[in-house]
Amino acid sequence: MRPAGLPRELRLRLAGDFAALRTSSGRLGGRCFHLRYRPNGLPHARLGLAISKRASKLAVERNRLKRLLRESFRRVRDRLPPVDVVVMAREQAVHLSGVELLAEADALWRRLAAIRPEPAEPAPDATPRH
RNA sequence: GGAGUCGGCCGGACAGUCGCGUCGCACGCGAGUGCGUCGAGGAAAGUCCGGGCUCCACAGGGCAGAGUGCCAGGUAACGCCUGGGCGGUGCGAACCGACGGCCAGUGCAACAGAAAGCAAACCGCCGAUGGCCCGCAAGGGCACAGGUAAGGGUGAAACGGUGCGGUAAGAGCGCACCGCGCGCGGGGCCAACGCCGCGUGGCACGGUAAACCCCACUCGGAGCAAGACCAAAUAGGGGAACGAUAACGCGGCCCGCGUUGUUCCCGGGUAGGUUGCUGGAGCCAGGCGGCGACGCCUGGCCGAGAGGAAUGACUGUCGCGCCGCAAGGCGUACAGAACCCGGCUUAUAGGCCGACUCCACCC
RNA sequence: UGGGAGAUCGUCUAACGGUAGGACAACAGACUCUGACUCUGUUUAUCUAGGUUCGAAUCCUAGUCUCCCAG
Repeated sequence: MRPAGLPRELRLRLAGDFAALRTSSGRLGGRCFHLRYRPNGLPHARLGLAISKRASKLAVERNRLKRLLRESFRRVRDRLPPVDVVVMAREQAVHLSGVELLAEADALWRRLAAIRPEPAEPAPDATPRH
C-alpha cells in the first residue's frame, strides 16, 4: 500500500463503527472541528466523517469540508496512533478558507498523535447495533 | 456615439507533483501493484407540472375529489412551447395577461347614498290635466292628486354619449352621428376574432365565478427504499377478535376483478450480496418541409454511475476584472449527479455573437 | 424520496373579503415612606414579491423559512 494513499479500508463505513464511537470514545475540540476517537486494534488509523446539514445547508460546502479533511488525513495518517476517529464540523468552518481549515485540522492531528492510547483493549466486535 | 429590446452561447486555459472512483489490459496464490481510459451542471437546485420504467388487474364502470380554461398547431405528454386573436403598458423595438359562462340557480357589495337591482325618487324641475283659492273676465296663485329623471350630491359601481327637435317640465319620445345587441355575407389555416359590407332592434342584458357553482377537457394507485434474483437464518410459539352475507390486494366510497383464512397483542428472529443502473423521446453535422414551435432523411459519435457516498489538494505560467505612477496586490459568480427524460421556477462575477428600436451628430 | 401543515406586536394567540383585537412583557402615570399587588394610558405586528378585487391578514401564483408524518 502506498504510504500516502487513502484506500477505502482506511475509512469508517459501517453504522456500527459510528455507533461504537458515539458510546465510548475520547474527544478533542477545535475551533471549527470536533473529533472523537477510540483504539481499533488494527495496525492503522481509520477516518470517519460526519458533516451534518447543521454545518452548512449547501451540499457544495459540505463536500468541500469532507474533501479537505480527507486530504489532510491522508497526509498524516501514518503518524497517527491506530484509532478510529470521526470528525464533525462546526458551523464556523464554512466561513474559513482552504488553507485555514487545513491548518486547523493539522493542529488536531498533532494533539491526537500526542495522546498515548491506553494499552490495547480488544478490537471492537463489529456486531452492528440496531 | 449614447440609451435600450429580443434571441443564442460561454462561464477560465495549459503544465507539473500527490490522491480518489468506474472500465479495460498486464503481473501476482492473494491482499494488491503498474499502465491506459473516462469522471458534475446550465441550472446537477427548488420539487411546481408532465412522461418513461416497475408492481398492483388487462387499468375497467359510477360517485366523490383534484387540475386546466381565448383559438389553432407542436409534442410521448404537460399547467410547456410556437403562431394568431383580444385587452393592457411603452415614443418604439418589444413586453405582460387564470382571457369560458352571472338571460341554470344560490350568494356578496363595509362606509356613504333617496336608491346597490325583477328598480326606486332625497334635493330639485313641472304642475299642461284634475282639485282648491282670488278675479266679472282675460288671467293669476297654492303645490293636494300627479308628472319627471335633464341638473345636484354619494359611491369602486347608479338602466348609453353629443346635437337638434319636442314638452307644462322632461325623457330614445322622435331624428342625425357615434356606441351597443342580433342576423346574413366576405375575410381569417372550415378557428378565436369582429377588420369590411348589408340588414335589423330605440337600446340594456349592471358588477363579482383567483364567491359557491355551471360547462368543456384531463387525471386509477403507489413509487428505484419501485421491482427482481441469490444466499443465510428462524419455531410455523402463546393469547384475543372476525369468519365465506368474511378478510385482504385497494388507495375516499360503491360496483367489478383476483386471492384464501385474515387481523391485532405478547415473546423471539432476520434486515448480507447481486441486479434494476444507464445507449437515450441521446448528441453532432448536413439536406429537405414548415412563418414558427417542430418534423423527416442521411452520415458520424458514445459523454459519470457512487453507495458513510469518487470528480480533490498544492505549485507555476497565462487570460479577465478592480486598485496602484510603478513594482505588485486583491478578486475570478451561482453552485455538486444518486432511476432516467421533457418543461417551469429560482440563483448566477464576468464575457461573446446576431437581429432590431429610439435619440444626437456627420456624409 | 414522497406526503402534509404552518408563518400575525418582544412572547402566546384571535379576527364572515371592509378601521388587525386580547393576554403577558416594556414604558409612563396614579396608589405607597419605598417595593410588590392593583388601576389608567401609551408604544410595537399580518414572512417576501407579484396578481384578482372598489378594497386582501384572509383568495390565487411564485419564493423564503419552520414543523410534522411514512419508508
